[in-house]
Amino acid sequence: MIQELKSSYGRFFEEGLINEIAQVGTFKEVPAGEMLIDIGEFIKGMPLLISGVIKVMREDADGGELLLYYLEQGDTCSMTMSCCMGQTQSEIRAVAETDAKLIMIPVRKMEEWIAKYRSWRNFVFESYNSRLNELLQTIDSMAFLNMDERLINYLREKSRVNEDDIIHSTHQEIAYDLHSARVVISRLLKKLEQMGKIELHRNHIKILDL
Amino acid sequence: MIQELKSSYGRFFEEGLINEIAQVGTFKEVPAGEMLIDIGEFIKGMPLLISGVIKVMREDADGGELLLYYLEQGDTCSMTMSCCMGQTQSEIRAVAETDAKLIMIPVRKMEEWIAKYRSWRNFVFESYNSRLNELLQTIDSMAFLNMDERLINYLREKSRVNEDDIIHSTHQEIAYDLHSARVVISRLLKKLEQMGKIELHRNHIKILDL
DNA sequence: ACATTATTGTAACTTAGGTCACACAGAAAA
DNA sequence: TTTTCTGTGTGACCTAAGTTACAATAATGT
Repeated sequence: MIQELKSSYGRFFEEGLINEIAQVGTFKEVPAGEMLIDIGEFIKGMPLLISGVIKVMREDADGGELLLYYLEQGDTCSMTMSCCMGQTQSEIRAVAETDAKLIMIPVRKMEEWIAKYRSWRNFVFESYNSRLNELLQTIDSMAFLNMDERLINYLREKSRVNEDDIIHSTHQEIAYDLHSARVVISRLLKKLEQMGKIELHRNHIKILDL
Repeated sequence: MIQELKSSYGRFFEEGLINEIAQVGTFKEVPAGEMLIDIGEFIKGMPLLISGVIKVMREDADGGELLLYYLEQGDTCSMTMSCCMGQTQSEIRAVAETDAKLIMIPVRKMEEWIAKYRSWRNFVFESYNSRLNELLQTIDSMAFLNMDERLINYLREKSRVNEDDIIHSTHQEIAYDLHSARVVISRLLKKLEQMGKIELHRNHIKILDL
């Protein structure tokens, strides 16, 4: 575990902290598609993402979904942090977008380390900061962009985090993530194809020039 | 300043911290309507709100606005915090909704206190937590609600923070906050009036039963 | 008082996006 | 092969909300 920690977090954390993490953290591997936490559940610990991508979503009362952002290597879930400290339930759902490896930190330690390690403190704040900014981006795109632009951003972002210019999703799945309807997404995708920006296939979309 | 600090923050902070705040903090009074910080500006310090209400907004490239949330007594601006630490620019605009009193804390102290005072640490985290949840609420209402429901929530919230069942706004101002058009807001307000939920007047709206 | 400006009401129209219905194609199963 | 599913394409239609235009009214300034 130590070497994986070092390669992902070595540039942030000092030796002592890395060792502490290795001692109290538990290593976890999750396959793509597995849910890490659901809305309303209580939080077990704080996750440090070693590899893979986690998709963070919001759901409304009627089952409508919306993708908030992706967590990548080096990220942690601030929502989890705030929930931990407040002893409240999760406001979000987290699902493994790809196979992922992560280290779970007990809640107590995370608070202890804030007083003890400057690097941990910075990490936690930077993480909060990133998440706030990602939420702002989500708000921006919903408030200020049309669906076609949101779709383009979605495809770009999904391609980026998965390091793959082929999007392995059905139109229906994309529609869920953007909280839209399949027909709408199909329509807009077709338009993008006609513009030569993408290539449509069954179960996947090839990005040509976005 | 001490007694104002105590009445607003006494329940959170221990004596020592209150005294430190009183020493290094600078008291500031801002009249309703004044802008505290704009998007792109660098942050001077961290604000502790003593009284009044601050409106926090987002703007897009074309000048379109959107109300994110209100800050009330006992709140602070997490965005400011994250900006401070990262030395980056403000992502939001903050405007005094009512006359407001606040105490500005130098950036350095705020970091120092995180290691030193447990109560400060909790305060900072709770604040982050609140702001994250408020952003989630904003996202929810944009993703999952129609304009009429968003308008009702807006009127309720505005009435609540101002402790006044009369909303002193023009339709145009409401339209800006919700990132909509004046005509749309007028239309929906008229509908609410016909349902007996509000009473429309020039320059103000009386809430009857929302 | 009168002129000016800001605010609100309303009608007519456009558009993005959601809904419904159904055809069709490729993959998988029988 | 034939059947069954699942995913995609498309046309017709509906609705919320944005746009344009303009009248009517209330507040403000001179």
